[in-house]
Formats: sequence, C-alpha cells, structure tokens
Amino acid sequence: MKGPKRSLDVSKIVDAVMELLDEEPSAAPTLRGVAARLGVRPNTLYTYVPDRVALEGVVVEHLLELAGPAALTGGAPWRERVTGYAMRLRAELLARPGVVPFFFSGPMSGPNAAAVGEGLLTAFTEGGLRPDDAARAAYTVIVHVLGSAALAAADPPGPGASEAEVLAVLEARRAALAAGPPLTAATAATAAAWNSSEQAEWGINRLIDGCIGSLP
Amino acid sequence: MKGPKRSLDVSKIVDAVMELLDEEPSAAPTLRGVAARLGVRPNTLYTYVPDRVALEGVVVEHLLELAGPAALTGGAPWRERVTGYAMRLRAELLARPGVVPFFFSGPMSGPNAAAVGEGLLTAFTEGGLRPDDAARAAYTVIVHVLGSAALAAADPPGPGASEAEVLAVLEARRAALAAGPPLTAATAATAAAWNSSEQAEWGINRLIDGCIGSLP
DNA sequence: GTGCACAATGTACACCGTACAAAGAAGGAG
DNA sequence: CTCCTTCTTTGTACGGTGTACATTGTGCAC
Repeated sequence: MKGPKRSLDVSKIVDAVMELLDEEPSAAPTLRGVAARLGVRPNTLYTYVPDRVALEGVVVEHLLELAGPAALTGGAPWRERVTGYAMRLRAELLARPGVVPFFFSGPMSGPNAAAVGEGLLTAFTEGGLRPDDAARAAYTVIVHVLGSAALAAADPPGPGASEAEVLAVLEARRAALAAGPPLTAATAATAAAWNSSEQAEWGINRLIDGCIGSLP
Repeated sequence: MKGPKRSLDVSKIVDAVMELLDEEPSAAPTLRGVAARLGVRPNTLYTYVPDRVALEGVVVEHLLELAGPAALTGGAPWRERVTGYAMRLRAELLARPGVVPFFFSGPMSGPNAAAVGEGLLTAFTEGGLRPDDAARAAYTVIVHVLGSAALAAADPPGPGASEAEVLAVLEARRAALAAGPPLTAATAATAAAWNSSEQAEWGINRLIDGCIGSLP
C-alpha cells in the first residue's frame, strides 16, 4: 500500500445508494447523485467500481442479502421458506422501485446470488424434486419475483402514495377493465389488483404446485 | 385541419424503431436516434407522442401484436395456445433485447394488451379455471414471459453471437457453477442454461400444471 | 387574398456516464 | 531525512440523453 488512504469503500457507496433510495424510492440512483451524497466528484467512484453496471451489481447483492437468504435453509417447512424469501425480496424491491432496473442490467453472479440459488435448491430438494427440476424451479421462482416486481414498479402509484390514492388508482383500473372485452370485464375486480402481493404469492404457489404435482 | 400536412405518423415512427432494433438489437432505441432515422429533428416527435414513455408504449403494443395474439383464441388446444403465444412473445423480445426495458417503463394499457389478456382468459377458461383464477393465471404468464425475457436479455452474449461463442459462454458459466456450493455444483449443467427457451417453457408448463391441479 | 392554426425547426438546458491529464498525499528506498 | 514512486482525488471535457421554448413557414378556412 503506497498512496494516500482511501476515503471510501464499496459498502459506504452502497449505503449512499440505499439512502438515496430511502429519500426518493422511485428514482433510479445515478452515479453523480451517489457521488454528490458522498461529498465527492463523480469520477472518484471509478476507484472503487469499474463502471455503472458494476455499481448496480453490488447494490443487487446487497438487496438479495437484505431479504434474508439464510432463512432459505432454516427450520420452517421448505415451501414456506421458498415463498417467504420470494415475498420478502419482492417487498424490498417494491419499497424501492428505482432499484428494480438494476436487476436487469447484468447477470447476477455475486456470493449472495449464489447463496440464494443454493438455498432455493436446498428447499426444493427437501420438497422431493429431482436435482435438475429443483434447479429449474429455483430459476423460475427468481424469474417470477423479479418479473412481478418489475411490472409492479412500472405501475402507478409509487410507494409514497396514500391509501386513498391507491384505492382511487385501483378503482380507475377496475372501471377501465370492466369496459373491456367480456372475460376481461367479468374478472375486472381481480385483474385490477394484478400487482398485489396476494397475486404474486398465488403465482408462486401455483408454480410450486406444478413442480411437486409431477412427482412419482 | 388547418395547418401544414404532417410528414409522419405514429406507425412510421414505430417502423423506424423496429428498423433501429434490426440493425442493433441490443441497443435501446433512443428518441434522437429514431428522429435521425426519420430525417427529422428530435423534438418533431413530440407532435406525435407526448414523451419517451408513450413512444415505448406504442412499440410495446406493436410487439404484443407481432407475437400473434389472435392465435390465443383459435383452434389449437387451449394449453398449446397459451404456451405458443408465450414462447412467441419471448422469442420476439429475445431477438431484440434493447426493447425489453420498454415493457417495464409503464403499464400496458393498449388494445393489443387487452387482446392478449382476453385471449389468455379465453384459453384458461376453456381449460376449466374459474374466472378469477383464469385472471390470475393470465397475469402470471405475462409476468413469467417478461421476467424470463428480461433476465435473458441481461445476460451475455447478445443475439448476434455465433454458435461457438454461445457455447463458450455457456461452458464458462457451467464451470463457475460447478465450483459453487454442493447442490449448485450438482446441477451446474442444467442451471447454466437458465435462460434457454426450454427452461422458460418448462416454467410455464409447471405454472399451468399448478393452475389446473387445483381443479375440482 | 388574408389570417390563423398547426407542424417543424433552432436553440437551449440540465442531466447522464465516463475518459484523461494534472495535482496531491503517503509509504518505501536511499 | 529526503526523494521517489504509487495511488487517490480532482479538474476539465466530451458526447450522449430527454425535453422546454420561441420562431419559422405552410396550407386550409374564411
């Protein structure tokens, strides 16, 4: 170690990103914004991270851990462990819609991603799935959680909305669907809540049902 | 109609976007790029479209139609109609990774989105699902297709890669997984192909299985 | 033929990620 | 202790993005 002391480290940068997201959950954090919050010039961040995509990668890793992947291998029944982690991760993302695009800007290859994968494999194996099916099921769960969160994040209103505002948007959507084609109209009330946690959990449960339904 | 003739219309703009995507499938089309291709100043587009998000919306509509939603209500068995449309849409997206983020920049509310929804409802109803479950299943299918496409689009190599290059990336990934934790290592060959069409179709099939498995 | 409504432009702004050279701090070698 | 090397941080800059605003000029209605 020759040069001057570093004034930052990657975890401080991640913290700054999370603070930015706490203040404006729907805004995608930017390199310049993070640097400003750390009291530093934008290009200083390049000492710690090769580019923007890499920054997003470490934030993704942090969020994967925030959802508690350790509980995937713990004591609860395997099925609850899977849905539990899925819904916790989904909740973390919905609370910070601005971060969702980060999950789609590069492959997830960090240690926490590996831990999540192994945890899901553990649970599904415990559920009786053959190894290859467990791998496919694990990946499909991730697809569902991220897809569901991304679509929900794209929909108004954002996480700062009041209860009344949420209800208003929901009712407007239901009315629009009710004016649509017959089957759409008949299910307008259910479909209007497409991005609710209940629907997301329903989807994961049907997926799991389909996986264990094909057991010997 | 008072003023001068319009030199464009929305469909010409969409065509320009599609041409841009044909030339560079992995690059997200930009307002300025579209304008340049049409031989027009960037702000001219604001005559036809209120902002960038709206432009992305009409492109999304075009792609939903490109995948052939009409076939959702046609003669094939209901289950094949669902997986067929899902895989066609997925293929259209994977051929143009640059367009994938468009699906997550706002709610899908156009006529083709409605047609896709109604078509999926028709199929699932035909499959025996109760209306509300059909609505949930339809939405979950969309979540899966878009999530799967988005994750696949985020992974190298892009759609222009040679067969050999694809295999090299796949093998590198398999090797990395094989060095991971036990269950991950045991399923490395399967997991390395996480973004393959086969895995995506497997996921949809398990989802459908789970939906019809709970029938009376 | 004249006036008015509208499309397209010119120009501008704020923001983004990032490259590159210069400045400055701190440890190792003499 | 001094110098030199190394590494962090900065200053400055470039090309890109979406979009606002005033201006120009076209073509129909009167």
